Amino acid sequence: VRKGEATRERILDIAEAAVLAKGFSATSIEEIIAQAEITKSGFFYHFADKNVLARAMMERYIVSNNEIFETVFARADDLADGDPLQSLLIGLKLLAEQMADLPSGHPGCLIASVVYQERMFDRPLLQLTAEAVQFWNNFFRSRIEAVASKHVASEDIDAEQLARMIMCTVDGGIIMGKVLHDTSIVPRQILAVRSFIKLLFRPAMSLEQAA
Amino acid sequence: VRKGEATRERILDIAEAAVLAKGFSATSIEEIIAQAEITKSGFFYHFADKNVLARAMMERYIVSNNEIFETVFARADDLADGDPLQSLLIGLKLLAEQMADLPSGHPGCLIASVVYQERMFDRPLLQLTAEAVQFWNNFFRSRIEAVASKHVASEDIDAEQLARMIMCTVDGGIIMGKVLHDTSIVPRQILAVRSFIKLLFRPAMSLEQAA
Amino acid sequence: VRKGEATRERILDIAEAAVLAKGFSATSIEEIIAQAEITKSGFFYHFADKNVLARAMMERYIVSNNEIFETVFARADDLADGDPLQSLLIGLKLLAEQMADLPSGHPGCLIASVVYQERMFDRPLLQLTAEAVQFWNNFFRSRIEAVASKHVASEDIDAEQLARMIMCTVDGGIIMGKVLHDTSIVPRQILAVRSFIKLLFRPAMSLEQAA
Amino acid sequence: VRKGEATRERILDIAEAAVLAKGFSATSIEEIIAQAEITKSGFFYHFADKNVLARAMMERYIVSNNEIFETVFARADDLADGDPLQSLLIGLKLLAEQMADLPSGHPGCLIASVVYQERMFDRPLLQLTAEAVQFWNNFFRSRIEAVASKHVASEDIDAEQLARMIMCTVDGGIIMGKVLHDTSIVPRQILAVRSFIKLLFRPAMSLEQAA
DNA sequence: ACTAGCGGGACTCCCCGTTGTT
DNA sequence: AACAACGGGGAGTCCCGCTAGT
Repeated sequence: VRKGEATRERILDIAEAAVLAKGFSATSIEEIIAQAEITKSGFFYHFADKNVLARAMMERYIVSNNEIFETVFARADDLADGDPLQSLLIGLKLLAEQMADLPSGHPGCLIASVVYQERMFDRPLLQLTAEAVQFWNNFFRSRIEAVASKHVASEDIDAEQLARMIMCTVDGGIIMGKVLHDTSIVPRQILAVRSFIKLLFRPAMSLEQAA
Repeated sequence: VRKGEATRERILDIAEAAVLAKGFSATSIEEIIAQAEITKSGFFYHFADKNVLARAMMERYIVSNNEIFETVFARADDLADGDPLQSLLIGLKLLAEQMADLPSGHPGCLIASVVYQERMFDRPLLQLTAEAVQFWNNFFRSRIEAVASKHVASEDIDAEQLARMIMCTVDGGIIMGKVLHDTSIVPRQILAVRSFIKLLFRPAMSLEQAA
Repeated sequence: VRKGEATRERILDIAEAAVLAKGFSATSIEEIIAQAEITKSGFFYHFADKNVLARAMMERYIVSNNEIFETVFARADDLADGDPLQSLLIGLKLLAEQMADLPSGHPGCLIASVVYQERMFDRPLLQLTAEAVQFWNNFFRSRIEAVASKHVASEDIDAEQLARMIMCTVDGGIIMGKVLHDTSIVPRQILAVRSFIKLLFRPAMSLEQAA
Repeated sequence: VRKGEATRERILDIAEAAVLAKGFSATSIEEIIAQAEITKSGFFYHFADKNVLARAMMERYIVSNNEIFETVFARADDLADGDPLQSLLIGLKLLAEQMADLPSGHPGCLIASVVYQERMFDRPLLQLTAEAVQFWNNFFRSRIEAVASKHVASEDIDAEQLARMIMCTVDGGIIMGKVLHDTSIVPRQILAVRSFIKLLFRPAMSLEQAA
C-alpha cells in the first residue's frame, strides 16, 4: 500500500488544481489520467467513480484546512499571554502572512468551487462542506466569544456574525484576487477584518483616560 | 425584432440560473432549449456558440448590477443631506434590505461563477469581468474617499482596501449563504461591514462629550 | 434579369472554387452565401437546393470546356494547311500554352471532383458528366481518325485509345500538379502526349529515304 | 493486441471504400461504425479523430502501393535478362494485367481523392501524399534513366517527364474508367504508355538494317 | 495495481431547408 | 425579393464506466 497511495495522492493533487481552475464537470477524468500518466483503469482502481473522487478531494481539503487553522492559532495562543484578543489578532496576522507566502497566490477555495456547482454533487458531499464550514465558523466564534467575555465591544455585533465575517472576507478575497490577478488581496483583506476587530474591542477611548 | 428578443432573454434567464447552480460547462445547451421550448437551431440563431452565450450573460449581469448600485445609492444620496458618510451608510442599509427581499436568497454571483471556471472562458470575457469588478470597486472607493475627506478615520485604512472589503463581504456572504442554506447571511454581512465603517468614522468618542 | 444573373454567376464561381478545393459535401451553402454576401433566402431564390446548384455548376463547366476545345482547335485548323496531323499537333501545343497561362495553375477538373464523390450526386448529373466526357473523347477521336486516314502509324493503336490518352494525361496531370504544387506539369504532360502522337505518325524513317 | 488490430483494419477497409466513393467529408463516422458493427467509442479508441483516420488510411495506401510496384517490377527484373528496357516493358504489362484482374475495376486512387479535397486535410497528410508521389515518380524515373543509358531515344524527352506520364495516365485512366464505367480503361491506358516507351526506344529503324 | 478495448450516451456545433413578416 | 426566426436532423467529439485480462 505504498506505491498505490502515492498514485492516489497524485491524482488528488492534479484533480484539485484542475477543479479550482475549470470546475468539477469540466475536469475530465481523461485529462487527469493523462497528466498523472496512468490509464483509466488505474484511475478507477483508486476511485470507483467521479463522485468518490470529489468526496476524497473535499475530505482532504477539509483536513488540510483544519490543520492550517489549528497550527496557526496554536502558535498564536503561544505568543499571546493568555489574552484571547491578543491571540485572535496575532492569529489573523499569522494567517495573513501565510496566505501572502503562497508561491502563486491562493489557488482558490474548494468550498466555493463546490457551492457554485452544487447541482453536480450528491447530498453527502454538500453536507460535508456545510459541516466543515460550520465547524470553522464555530472555531472562530468560540474565540470571539472568549474575547467578548473579557473585553467590551463598542458596537453590538454578535460573535456568530463576526466569525462569519472572517470567513466571508477570505472567500470574497480569493474571488477578487482571482478576478484582478492580485495575490495580495487575500492577506490584505484578512488584515482589514483584523483592523475591524481591533477597533471593535479597543478600550472605549477609556472614559477614565479622557477624564 | 420583437419575438426574437423575447426568446433571447428567455434563453439568458434560463442559462444564468443554470450556470449559477451547476457551473458553465455542466450547463448543457440541450437542457436550456428544453426549458425554453425551442430547438437547437433557435438557440444557435441567437448565440453563435456557447462562448457568445457566456459573453451575453455576463454583459447583461454587469448592466443589471450597475443599475442596482446606481439606483440604491442615488436614493441614498437623496436621503442623506449631502453628507457622504450618511449616504454610504444609508446606501449599504438599502442594499442589505434589497438583498434580504430576494424571494429565494441571492441566486449567486456570476463573477464568482466565472472565476471558479476561468479556464473555460476566453480572454475577452475574463477581461470584461475584471473591468466590471474594477468599476464597482472604484464606485465604492470614490464614495469612501468622499467620506474620508470630511471625516477622520480612527484607523489607517486606505479607501481601496475598504471598497474591496464591501465587495468581498458580499461575494463571501453569497458563498456562505449557499453552503449553509441561510438567505439572511448576505444582508447581515453587509450590515457588518456597515458597522465597521460607522465605527471607523465615529467621531472619536468625542472628547468634548467625555468632558 | 440582369442583377439576378450576376448574383447567380457569382454564386457559381464561389461554389466551383470551393468544390474543387474541398469537395461538394464539404462545401456548405452557408459559406457560399457568406462569401457571396447574400442571405440564405437569396441563395434559395436562385437554386432550389444543393443538387440544382451542382447541376448548374456542371452544365456551366461543360459549356466552358467545350468552348475552349472548339476555339483552340478552330485556330489550329486555321494554322494547319488542311493537314489533320498538323492541326492536331498545333492544337495540342496551343492547349498546353493555354494551360500554362492560367495565373495560378489549373484549378482542377470538375469531372474528377464529381467522380471521386459520385455517391453524392443523382443519376442525371452523373449521366451528364459521362456524356460530356464521351463527347470530348469523340472530338479527339474523330481528329485522330482523320490523321490516321492520311498517315501511317508505326504502332497499332486505335483512335479511341489514343483520344482517351489525351484526356487521361490532362486529368492525371492536374492531379500531379496539385499534389506537387507544380503548375507546369499539365502543359508539359500535354506536350508529352503530343510527342507520342508525332512519333507515332512520323514517316517510317522512310526506307526509301534511307536508300 | 490481436482483436484490436483486426478491428482497426476493418475500420480502415470500410473507410477507404467509402472515401473513394463519396469523398472524405461525406463519409461519416457513423456509417463506418455501422458497417464495422462497433460503437463510436470503439472507433475513437483506435483513431483519436477523423484526421488520424485519414492519416492512417493514407499511410496504409502508400505502403500497399509500394508493395505492388516493387513486387511487379521485381518480377519484371526477373523475367528480363538484365535489359532495363525489357524490364520496364514487362513491368508495365504486368501492371496492366494486375489492374485488369481487379474484380470490380480499380477502386480509385486515394491520392486523387485527397487532392480534390485538400482543404479538408492538415499539412502533414498533404505532405505525406506529396512525398509518396515523388517517391513513385523517382521509382519510375530511375528505371527510365537506366533504359536511356543503354538505348537511344528517338525523341528528346527527359526521364522525369516520362515517369510522370506513367503516373498521370494511371490516375487519369482511373477517372475515365469511373466516369464511363469501363474497367478496361486503366489497363489499356497503361499499355498505351508502354507503346509510347517502346516506340521511343525502338532501334532507329536501323539504317544499317535498311542498307 | 494496473491495461486494452469498447459500450452507451451525451454535448456542441453545423447545416439544409422552411415559414411568417415586411 | 429579402429577412428574421426557427425546425429537424445529424456529425464529430468526448466522456464516464465496465469487462476481461495479467
